[in-house]
Amino acid sequence: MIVQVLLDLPLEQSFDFTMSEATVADIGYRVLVPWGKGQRVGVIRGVSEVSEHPPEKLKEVVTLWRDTGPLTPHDWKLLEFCSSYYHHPLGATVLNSLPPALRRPAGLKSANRRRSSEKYVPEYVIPALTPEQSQALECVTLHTGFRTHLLFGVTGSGKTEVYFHLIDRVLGQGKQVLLLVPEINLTPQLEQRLEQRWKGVRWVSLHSGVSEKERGLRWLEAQSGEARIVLGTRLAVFTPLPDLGLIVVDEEHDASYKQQEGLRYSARDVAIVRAQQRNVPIILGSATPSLETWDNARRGRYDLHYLRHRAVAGAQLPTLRLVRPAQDIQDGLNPIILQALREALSRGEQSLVFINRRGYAPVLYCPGCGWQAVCNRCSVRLVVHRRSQFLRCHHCGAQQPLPAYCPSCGNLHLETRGEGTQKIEEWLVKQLPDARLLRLDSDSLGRKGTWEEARQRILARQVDILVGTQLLVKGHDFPGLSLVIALNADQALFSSDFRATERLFAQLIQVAGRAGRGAIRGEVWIETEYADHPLYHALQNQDSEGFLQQELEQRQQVGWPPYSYLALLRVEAEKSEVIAEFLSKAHQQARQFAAAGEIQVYDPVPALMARRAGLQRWQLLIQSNHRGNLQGFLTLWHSALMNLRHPRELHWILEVDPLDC
DNA sequence: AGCACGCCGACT
DNA sequence: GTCGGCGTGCTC
Repeated sequence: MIVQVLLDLPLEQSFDFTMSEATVADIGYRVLVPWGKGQRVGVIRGVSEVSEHPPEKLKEVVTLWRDTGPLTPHDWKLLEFCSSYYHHPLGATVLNSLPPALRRPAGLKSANRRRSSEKYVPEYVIPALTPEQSQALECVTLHTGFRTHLLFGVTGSGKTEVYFHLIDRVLGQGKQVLLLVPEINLTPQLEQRLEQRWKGVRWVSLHSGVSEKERGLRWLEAQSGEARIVLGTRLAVFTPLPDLGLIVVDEEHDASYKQQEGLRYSARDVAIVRAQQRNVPIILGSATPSLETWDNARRGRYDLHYLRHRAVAGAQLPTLRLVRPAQDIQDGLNPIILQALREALSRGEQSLVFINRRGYAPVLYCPGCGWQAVCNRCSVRLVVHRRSQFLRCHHCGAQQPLPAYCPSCGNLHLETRGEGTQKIEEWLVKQLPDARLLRLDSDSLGRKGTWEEARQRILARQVDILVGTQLLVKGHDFPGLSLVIALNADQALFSSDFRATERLFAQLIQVAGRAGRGAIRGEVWIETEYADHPLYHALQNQDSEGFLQQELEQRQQVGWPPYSYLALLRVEAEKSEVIAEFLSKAHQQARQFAAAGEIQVYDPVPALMARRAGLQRWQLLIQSNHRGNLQGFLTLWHSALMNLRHPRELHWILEVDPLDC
């Protein structure tokens, strides 16, 4: 018999091998096959008695592994959708959906593992649901089968508790649950809550922080149905779940759901397709839904459930004020902010200073001649890291010692401009010597486990003031935190990225939402020079809906998503001539295919970051008002691009539904 | 993608 | 005289 095998190759085809006594029951199993002078892992896609390939050239399958379950028709359907929608080869899509340990020849020894740790797990007190929460819960459970629900709840409104009640019901029906979160950092606190709430229920978490071996074992537990809940980041969206009954996507607006290399999928969108294919409900939760989701909800394609109040009895949304940045940067923060920090400190409450920039300062420049430190491989400025006395590129990782004088004019007095977490920390240490400070950003979180340690210290009130980046902000619950300060919020207002304001708003609502989650009323200060900007008006009223409405109107006027659908051809190479030649051919093809209908082909332009890691980067944008038309066009264009000859040094990728362009 | 083959330029 | 650049083609 002949088996058709998919391999992790940038090719659309499968490869035939002989395998005695193969049957259709072998479809979906992993195999080891001879390949060139070595061997490779593949997945059986089909079985046949005949092959198009000359029989004498066929080789025999080396090993068929039956110790792991096969991909089921459900799994195939999802992977086939992803392959065709994102125009990514099926073999690469399928092999990528497997955990790394199963992509390699060596098997997985399912050693006897510690089931649950012996550490003390406190009792989970199920809080009484607020009327809003109960109503959302009942409305969601009204529908059986596929339905997309948007749970639009203000920060601290207890979205998680609604998820938990739903999960409880679904588990009660003997079904499995997929719970997606945007960041690894969010898993520890959720893991703890799962542990407390469902003591007898087997659940697993899947994310890139888990060792490859462990990931493989957990994936198998999900596939076998042993694990009833899978908690994970975007990569978990492909986990086989035979008894799937519910999908939850928390913080659905978060850009981390978008994979930015290889198969460039949106885990949120894939999750919705998966729910539809499996005919199960899916809940998208957010305090600041993405415009795409919001638009679907207001058009009635999704069910919309509001949580307008905080869940903790008496807890209110924080008061939010705007404050101008200090006149002179050298003076540090606005005195109003310093005063607020002092007061919170004297009341014994915790504060958070948010600045979305790590390092000491984002600019090193020469006041004499205007020289600035820039990366020679990327089109960005180098960031000053003062403790280590280094200049670092946050994009390619290059680092060099701080220069002692201006390399352009020899001036000995270089200055920094702007501030990152390190500078703010240093300044606060001077101003508030009695405060216990903790800085949290990806530089301070070097080794594994540091984050969990930090979280415990914060919860134990061993920290007064937190200084940190986004890492600190997403979805965390610190009940002792009453004061939040967001520094330097404005930059995004002038970005050429059309999604920048949407992101800024979500981020600031999220930051503000960290304050006053317990019994104490929260207070939020946001530093801005543009208090009149409509974004800040909406923010001050914590009016997400108003913001979404105004943003939607703007998008409609210019025809950006969700009023159109986009695809982007990204190209990078060392030499610009190579890129120019490829792009001119690609552009010509695109215009030719677009002639058929309602496809807008833009001119090639340099990427937002025109150079990265020494490579020139360009892009070509495609836009259409019809998803179907766009897909039809992309199919034609993609196969034409595949046949375009180009030098080896050039790389291109077609990205569907790009987030930044 | 990875790897082999093969055909033209500057070097021990 | 060779080493090696990367353009082309193939992998069942």
